[in-house]
Amino acid sequence: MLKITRKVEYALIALRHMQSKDPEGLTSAKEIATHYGIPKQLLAKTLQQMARDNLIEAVQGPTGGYRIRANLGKISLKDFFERLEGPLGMMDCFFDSDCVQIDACNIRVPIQRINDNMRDMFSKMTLMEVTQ
Amino acid sequence: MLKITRKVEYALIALRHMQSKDPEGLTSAKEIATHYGIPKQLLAKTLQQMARDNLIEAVQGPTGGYRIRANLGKISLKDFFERLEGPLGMMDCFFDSDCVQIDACNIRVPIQRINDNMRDMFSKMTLMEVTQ
DNA sequence: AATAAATACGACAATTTTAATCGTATTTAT
DNA sequence: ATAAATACGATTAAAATTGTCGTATTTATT
Repeated sequence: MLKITRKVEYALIALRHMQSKDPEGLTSAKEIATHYGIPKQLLAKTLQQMARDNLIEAVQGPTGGYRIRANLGKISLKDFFERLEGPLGMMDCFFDSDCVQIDACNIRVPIQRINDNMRDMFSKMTLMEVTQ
Repeated sequence: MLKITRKVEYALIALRHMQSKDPEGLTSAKEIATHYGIPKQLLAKTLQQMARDNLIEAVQGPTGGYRIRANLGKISLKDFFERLEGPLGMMDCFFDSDCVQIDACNIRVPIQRINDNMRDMFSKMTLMEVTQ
């Protein structure tokens, strides 16, 4: 429990890899996939999602690839996580709420509190701290 | 991602329920299961695990049940989580480490840092804060 | 002594979530 | 024209989580 997904993991690996290179240069999905031994297609989709979110920029065609677009120092880990995986919550009832026991539940409020702490923690860390 | 398991959820519900009652009195798995609409067998197993961990005490026979044994104010959420679910880590490689890319990986150290922050946060909260 | 209601627990099954692949389309440098 | 890259929906595979089954043990009650 309390794990991050591979998608997030691959996204971070890719960002860190690009961060360590010439900011103007392009990096292909293939380069990252083979270098770190991760599935190329899955990585590609993740990169595409980050491109849609304007975190990175995509260039098509051969010699194409991706480069970092956003200021990673200004994006919190909370925002990053939520862009990739949706709202952050330790229990499903914080969003879905088709839990029928919801009013009998005696821990929703206290867990909400813990959850707020966690979100707070991730709000205070930037992507830069992971990628540099 | 970053979710707690049902096991932990049920354990917290049970603890909070017991906490609100006479500390000497016993509570059966059935009582909690029907009250909160959760699967009795699964809850029972979780209670049994907590009993093995001396978090609660089990009394067998009819009229048997469980009561809180430990001082919940002295048990951190980190310890509680780890007793129920094993070591806390945002990525598997922190324990399993049969990841072949482990030395190519460029985010192990930074993620470790985030992980430490998270463990730190849970170390500073006690079970009491959730159950009372 | 028999019964019934509770805990104890390993093994198994079902479900859900996550991870990975497939297939096809589009873009563009060469 | 070709090849190498991105784009992306649909599907499959794998893993993790969640729930159930069956049986044993304990013990209060009758």
